[in-house]
Amino acid sequence: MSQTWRMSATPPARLLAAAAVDLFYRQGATATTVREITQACGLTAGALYNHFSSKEELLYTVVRDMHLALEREVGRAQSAASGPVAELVAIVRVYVDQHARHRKSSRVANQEYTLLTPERRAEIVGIRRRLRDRLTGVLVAGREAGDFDLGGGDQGAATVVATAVLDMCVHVSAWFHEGGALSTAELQDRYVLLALRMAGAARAG
Amino acid sequence: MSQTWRMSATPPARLLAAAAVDLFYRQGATATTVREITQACGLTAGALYNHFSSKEELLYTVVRDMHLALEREVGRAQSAASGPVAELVAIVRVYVDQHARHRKSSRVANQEYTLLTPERRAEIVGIRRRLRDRLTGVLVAGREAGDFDLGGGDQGAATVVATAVLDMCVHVSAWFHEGGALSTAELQDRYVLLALRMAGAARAG
DNA sequence: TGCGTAGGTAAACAAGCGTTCATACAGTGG
DNA sequence: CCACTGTATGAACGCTTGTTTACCTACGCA
Repeated sequence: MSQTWRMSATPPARLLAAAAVDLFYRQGATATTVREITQACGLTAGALYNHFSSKEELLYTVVRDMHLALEREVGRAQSAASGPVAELVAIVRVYVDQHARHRKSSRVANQEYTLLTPERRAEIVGIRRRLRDRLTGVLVAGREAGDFDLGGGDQGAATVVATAVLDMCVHVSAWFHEGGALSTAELQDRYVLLALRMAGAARAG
Repeated sequence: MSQTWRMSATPPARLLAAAAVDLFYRQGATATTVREITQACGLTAGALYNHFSSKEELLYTVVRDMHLALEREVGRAQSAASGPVAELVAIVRVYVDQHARHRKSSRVANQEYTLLTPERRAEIVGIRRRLRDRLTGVLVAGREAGDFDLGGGDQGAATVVATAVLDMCVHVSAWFHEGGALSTAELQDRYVLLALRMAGAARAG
């Protein structure tokens, strides 16, 4: 029922991808063998190649789907918000939510995308850059509207704040786990407060 | 002349470790072969085993040395500071400095330590937890002294802020590179401001 | 002079890797 | 009933992996 996988993916492909995420998360993609992935689905090694042309394409699928899902949710949330402050809040909420709820695939996506083919890696890097630029734009707009104080009037100041905010949110996938001291909703609230403060928002404590 | 390697390490071992850092940084530790590491030093594969008992021990050396160096520098800086606000500033300065100046070994240390033997990984995790707890302690002390507002009076609030601050600092090693738009010193200043704001420091903009 | 040691080599090792291939089988539409 | 499609098999492939081994060489020191 996860929105992480595209509709077009065939059921066995989804199972394989899910098993791969779990193993990639625990051991890293390079250290995980095709035999381990297929065995986790009760299959033999060759079966993987009915659904993916290579192990690298399987990693690509996992990584790309997560990035596209994140981009989609961010776009949706940002459209529904009005004004830079609300947009910043919306973006942080989505980031925390995605990285807490889909913690394994998020971590794999963020940690292993560097292993992809140059072309595929470039595609992922493009998505990541678009996502960061989106937040940078929000921060700049907010500064011009008098909502934010970014500690400097240049483009660089906005980029630094955007990078720091996103790094902090992305890393949630590295340590969060449900059933811990904090619920996802509480984490969202706390991180929204931190982000508002980082942006120098007037109404932030 | 890097303080990253212990004095006790023999010269060829240092060369091998330096080559390993570079390759681990670019490809990941698992994807890097012993032959690549030794070849980068003009040696053949077998030579590595005169200096390290295994490839994993080489990774361990690199990862541990970086963590110990960080812990040493943080301890030094914190001792030289007086009061929670100054200590927070000092810790952030050290973190940014280390992760910007030793960007490759820092990234390897943070990204690949999970591949170590359970016992060795536990040792590294211990260092990381001590480092985080140190910052948490500073935040709690500052709150009690009325210097910080952490958005909550419980221990959890301090831990969340500490985690977020360190995540943001650690990730500097993922994107920073000298000769970019920002110098290390400027980055330190900007991140100090962000950290102070996150902690709700009175004097932060 | 000769010996011990540090540090190197080339070659081999077993194991495991990602991937391919010929084959088989189960369901589905004409 | 047949052919087709989708999917899985198990054996094989060629190659690479981390590591070990036996041997070589050069240097510091009694």
